Amino acid sequence: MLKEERHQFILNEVRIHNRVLLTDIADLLNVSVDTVRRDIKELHSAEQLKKVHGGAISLGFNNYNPIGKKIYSLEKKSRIAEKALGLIKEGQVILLSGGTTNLELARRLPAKIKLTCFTPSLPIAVQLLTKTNVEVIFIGGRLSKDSQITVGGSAINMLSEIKVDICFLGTNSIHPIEGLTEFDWEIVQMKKAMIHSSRKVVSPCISEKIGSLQRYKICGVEEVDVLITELEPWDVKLDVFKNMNIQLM
Amino acid sequence: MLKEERHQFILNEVRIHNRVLLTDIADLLNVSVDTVRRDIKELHSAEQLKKVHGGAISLGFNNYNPIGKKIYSLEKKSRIAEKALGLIKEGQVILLSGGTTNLELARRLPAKIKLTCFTPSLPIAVQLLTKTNVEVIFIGGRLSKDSQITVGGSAINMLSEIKVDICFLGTNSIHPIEGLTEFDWEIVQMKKAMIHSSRKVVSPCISEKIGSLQRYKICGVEEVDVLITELEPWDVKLDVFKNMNIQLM
DNA sequence: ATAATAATTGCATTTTATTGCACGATATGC
DNA sequence: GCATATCGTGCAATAAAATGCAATTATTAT
Repeated sequence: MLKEERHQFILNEVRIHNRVLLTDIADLLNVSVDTVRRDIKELHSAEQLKKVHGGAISLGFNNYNPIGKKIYSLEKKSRIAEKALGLIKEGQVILLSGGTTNLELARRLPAKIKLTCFTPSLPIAVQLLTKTNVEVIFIGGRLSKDSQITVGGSAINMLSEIKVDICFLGTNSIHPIEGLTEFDWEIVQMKKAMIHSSRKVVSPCISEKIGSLQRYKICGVEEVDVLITELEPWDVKLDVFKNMNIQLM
Repeated sequence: MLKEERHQFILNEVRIHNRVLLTDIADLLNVSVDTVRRDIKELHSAEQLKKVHGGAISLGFNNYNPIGKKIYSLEKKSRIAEKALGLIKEGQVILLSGGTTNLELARRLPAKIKLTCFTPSLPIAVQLLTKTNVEVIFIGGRLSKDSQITVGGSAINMLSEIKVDICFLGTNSIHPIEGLTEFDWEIVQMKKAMIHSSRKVVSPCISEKIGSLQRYKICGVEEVDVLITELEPWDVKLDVFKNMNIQLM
């Protein structure tokens, strides 16, 4: 059995069960626990899951407590969130997609700021409950348990009825030629609808995700008005975007 | 069981009940109190909860409730939730309004049961994320920060498009003559819409609330099909309902 | 094709982490 | 103050992690 197959298998198990035990995987795949341990170690470094004593758990496992959600690459995401904050002005209407970077952004919103904020993300909505002057409007729909956002026709329908000033579009993969791509088809549909409902699209994106590709396309790079990364402006990774009509932060 | 799972479980309990007892957690998880104590110690250092003598409490929320009263009320609500569970059958479509009793109900749904569940309540949606076979459909709308449910035209509109088998209508006040009443006008509108979208209306209600009155009327007692309280069937408090067309549990 | 090199895997050993229990100290409720 | 419950600490048993090593399997170069 190929290592890659095992990795996929493990990730799949984690996706389904939110957790796996080393010994279970070793049994199921007929390999030693050491091998599985090494696999999980690698997937942990790749931030595909979280290694814990005895097994691994899904990164999005905090189904239980979105408020206390642990965030990976927190440093980078915090920097991005700080930058993104600068784009928000008192009284605006914004739209926050899901994702931990946007969760960080929500957490950092000044306590006194007056905003209207649409979101389909459960953790973000919970976070925003603490901001007394932010009017939160939740996009209804079927809850996707993986991503903890609502999806489906009802949600897209609700999105079609709004027009916001800025959309902060959490981004899994951004590629200079292929644009934004996503693993989950339903989320693709949601993100397309969000872009359509927004006057300005801002994409907060940690640098690891630049250049990567997923299965489905959301939109081209030209649809994004602002790209926020944790990098310094002169970083070579950003060169590919420099002659495009996109603002870099 | 993985340590991380215990931690999530404990945080979940804290999030829902605002407080937990070491001994309860130890019982529920079948581990020693020492282990739970250590878990809580770690979560305390991580500032995810506050460790107190005998257990732990939530960091941010309303800890103003006297501890003794809280658990008392919780026990009643748990009893009610247990009774309510009996009404739910595999494959049904249900609607859960907000409120802590319904949250208890959501928490107790069997892990394997297959259901479709509509709700406008943020805490309930979060809770239901853990039930893998429950399809959760969130009623979108403006989030009321007090009640943590969505309200307003958009939510009522979404409710108008559905018809569910059973609605569990968390009830603040039930009066034999005046019917169900509520303090908050927006919630009244939501509850009216929920009743309208349901074939059967079940009202879980702790006995303190029987006979009390609030500002606005939701509906008459005749609109409620089942009233669930923590009381025994022969309790005198229930007499007023006995010649009405309402099932008592 | 074949040899050299690198990667992968399983096993043995050592190190570390987790867990439950015992015991004395401390806090709580009456 | 007394009885009870909870806390903190140390300890031992167990489980899992890390490490080194040898055998096997892939990959590459010639």
